[in-house]
Amino acid sequence: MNQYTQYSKGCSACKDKADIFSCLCQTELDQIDEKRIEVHFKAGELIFKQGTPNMHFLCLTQGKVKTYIEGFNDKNLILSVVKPVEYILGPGIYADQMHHFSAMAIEDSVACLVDLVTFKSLIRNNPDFAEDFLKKISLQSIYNYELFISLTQKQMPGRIADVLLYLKDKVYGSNSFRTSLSRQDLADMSGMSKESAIRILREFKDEGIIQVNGNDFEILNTEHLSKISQTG
Amino acid sequence: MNQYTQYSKGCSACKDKADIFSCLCQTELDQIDEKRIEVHFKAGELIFKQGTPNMHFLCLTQGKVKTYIEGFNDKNLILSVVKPVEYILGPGIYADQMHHFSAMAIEDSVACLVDLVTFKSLIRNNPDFAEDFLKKISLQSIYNYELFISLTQKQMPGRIADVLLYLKDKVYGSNSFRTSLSRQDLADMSGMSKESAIRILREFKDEGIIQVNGNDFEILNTEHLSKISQTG
DNA sequence: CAAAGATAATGACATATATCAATATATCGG
DNA sequence: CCGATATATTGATATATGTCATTATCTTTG
Repeated sequence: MNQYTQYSKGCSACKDKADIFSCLCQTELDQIDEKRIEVHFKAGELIFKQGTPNMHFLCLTQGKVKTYIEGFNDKNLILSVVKPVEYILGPGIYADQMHHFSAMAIEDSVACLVDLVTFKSLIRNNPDFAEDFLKKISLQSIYNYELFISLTQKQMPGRIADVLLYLKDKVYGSNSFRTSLSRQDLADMSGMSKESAIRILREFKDEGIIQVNGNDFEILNTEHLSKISQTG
Repeated sequence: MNQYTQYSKGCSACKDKADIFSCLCQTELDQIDEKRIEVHFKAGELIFKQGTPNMHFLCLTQGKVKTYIEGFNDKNLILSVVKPVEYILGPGIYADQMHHFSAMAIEDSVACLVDLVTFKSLIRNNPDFAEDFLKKISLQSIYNYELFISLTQKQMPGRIADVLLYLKDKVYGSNSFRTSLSRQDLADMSGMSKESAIRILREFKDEGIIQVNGNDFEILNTEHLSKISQTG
């Protein structure tokens, strides 16, 4: 078993691990498999950049990736942290064929690229797959609304609480985790300066809500954290 | 000609005015027409409310509607101001069948409701319509990203500039307009208190960038406004 | 038309948050 | 293993923005 093991298995292996391809029959999976390009990224490497043409549909099979909007004054807003097996899709696919956010590997990662012509033809020819796709982007859209409220109506403790709960529930699936996200990344997820993010984390630590040691996090009191998220 | 004139014309009339139905053939249009319920709303009336079941696809044929997320402490975040002929669709349609934002008429308005079964069957059976729909929600998603940056990375003058440019370009299509949005609404569009919104508007007026008189607005210096939007 | 209620405008003040500067700690290449 | 470089932490200070109180203006209605 080496890092290329995944390579030989192809799309069928991913189908078993994720529901995103569950609507596709074997012929359709083979069709993707044929066009598929597998790429390895090292931690810190840019996968695609905001403002460049969006020519491929991208599926993450190993590692972790952050997606972020590059805003003003070199400030970024992290939209999501993607884990395997999920696809990373932007709205450009059906609009202007451009990337509207950037994606960067935060761990060593493997992604499969499939050209959009193949992807779009699957959408056109398989209504189940189309509906599944619509559901996926709808869920993402719903999450974006929550993000809107968190970022615009909550104060810093509420925003940091939301970030911690997101990491626990959506990314690492555990109360304790070691993250490869920097403090700057946590700040970019909560729309504040890194100094402020650090201060809030320390407060949470002092209050016994979390345990932090470098990049090791443990959420000790989820209810309290949820309450902070609620009260803003 | 009275307010009900629109009624008798049906969907074909809307097809001429808007591109949203351009992919549908006459049979399909008739199919919608048959299921269509036309409803009149007075200014200030709630069209649908966040947290209630989303059972219909909604198309605005007259008037203006604001869509907004109801957040914490009775604070709202206005997502869009919709004008005819556009549809108002939420991500709930393909996710949990719930409304994730509210919609309220800000002028006397007319909307057509079509049950989701009919709508979804059109999506399934007409790939062109499905692609068109995907394009629509993609464009909305792209706009949401711009909103993210405006709300989280710009200071108040930049945010108010963005609101004014949005009203000019996307809602009223003119440098001068009379709006039915209150100052509170403008504040809810830019994520600030109404007092702050009022103050910034006065500053813009004093600097000769805009002319304001009650609800009558005129943008005198679009370049300056764009520059304020850019510099944050 | 007048009274009542809503909306708008303005000023004084409080505070959440960013910025800047200094120090500490971790990470990495040779 | 060590110096160099990046990242994290902390404190002092500045500032953008919200809140509260007051007055003005508009709108509605009997």
